[in-house]
Amino acid sequence: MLDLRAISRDPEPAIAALARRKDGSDDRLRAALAARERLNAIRPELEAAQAERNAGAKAIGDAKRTGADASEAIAAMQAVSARVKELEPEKDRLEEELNQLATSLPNLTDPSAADEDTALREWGERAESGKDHLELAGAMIDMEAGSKTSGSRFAYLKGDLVFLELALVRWTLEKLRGHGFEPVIPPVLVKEDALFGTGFLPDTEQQIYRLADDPLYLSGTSEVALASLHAGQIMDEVPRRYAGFSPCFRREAGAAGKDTRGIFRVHQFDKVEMFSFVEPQDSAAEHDRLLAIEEEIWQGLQIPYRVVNIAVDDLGSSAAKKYDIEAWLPSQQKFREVTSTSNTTDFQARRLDIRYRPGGGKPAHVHTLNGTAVAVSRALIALMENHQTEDGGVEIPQVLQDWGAPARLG
RNA sequence: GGACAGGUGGCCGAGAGGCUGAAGGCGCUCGCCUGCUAAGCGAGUAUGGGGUAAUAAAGCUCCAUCGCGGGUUCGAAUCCCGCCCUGUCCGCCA
Repeated sequence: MLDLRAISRDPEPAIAALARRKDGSDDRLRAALAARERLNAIRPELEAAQAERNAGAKAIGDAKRTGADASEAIAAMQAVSARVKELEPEKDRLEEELNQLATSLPNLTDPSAADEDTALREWGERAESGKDHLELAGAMIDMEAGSKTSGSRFAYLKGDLVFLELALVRWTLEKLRGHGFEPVIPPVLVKEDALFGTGFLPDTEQQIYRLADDPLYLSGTSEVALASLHAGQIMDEVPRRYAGFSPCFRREAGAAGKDTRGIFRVHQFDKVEMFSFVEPQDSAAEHDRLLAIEEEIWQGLQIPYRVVNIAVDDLGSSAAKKYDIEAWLPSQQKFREVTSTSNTTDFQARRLDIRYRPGGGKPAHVHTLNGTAVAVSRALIALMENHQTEDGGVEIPQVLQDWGAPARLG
């Protein structure tokens, strides 16, 4: 949610920030500002009528208490009251119109968000070729059984791969706890409010699974539940950081035929997600911090990657700026997205009404940020492909063995 | 799934048609006071929006807000209807 009141004082920079998205949201902002003006224009008449009604009702009350006859005053007030009931629906209608426009607006883009996807740096040494993850995993990934049970883009993970996942998750959570993130296993089924509050609705409706008999959705990321953790609150402790571990569900509508091999793009995967609530002036630094932790994780796993400043027209509706980490996949000879971290500034905090007291003073909205620590299926792919051996096995990094991973796959 | 009990300010909690934007307490802020701390005393302290002001603040003023939406009424935290949520117990269940 944007702060239209603040924007109306100086609309042009905000309009320009939205125009960079090239999605027509700048025009919708103009329309929203116009609707706001119309609403403010009818306000004086309604409020004058309400004031008259309130004063009249008070006088009637006083009269009755002293035993005076108030029947004339009551009759006079009926007309005033009727006028109020005429104007109120008009105001409601304008408010609804404004609300509709306002909730359709995405976050303002950050000036430092890139115009085009821009690789900022690269780490590690790319392997020139290699088998792909399905070949390396062999029977440990069963796509056929997955599709039999659940359809395309579902898999069974088996055997050592299971312990590799659990070690990966545990190692990550321990690392994050060391960075001040409280581990959380959040609800996965969430209400519409939670999705709206995080900006996934109405923006990405076609990506989200919905239950038939209950007003609940399957989250595509624990970001939804983590952001909602402090909804409606005035937080007394900021910054606050959480590491959520949960399965994630995505319909992948519109991705037909894309990444159909293996577990790169599946409907269900597990993920460790970082989420931060911070003071507004700290959010840019926090964003860098989340990115640094992501890099620390991939370096710890010894996987070559690059960091990309994502193009503004590719940002989700809640993000002002986003960095992805793309891991090198030898089988594809490409960098592929494995993490994503966004600064959503006060966009989610406004929708979810999450505030703090700056310097103990009046409540103000916090800034929120999210970042992938480890999306397990893609991390497994990167691990297998980058640590494969001549004989078709996979050597597992020592850091994961310390948390129970096998020394070697295959 | 069933039965009860509830949703009031930052928190707790009273109020049951007009004298209530809301008692009292906690917390917080400022001041006084005790050599420090604690205690004590006094004052202040909900949110959002409009107007006024210089698209600065304070102040003043008006409107709205007691879970949400509707209704009754000159007037609703209070009465009526619908919904949502929370808690407890029972049933079922990993």
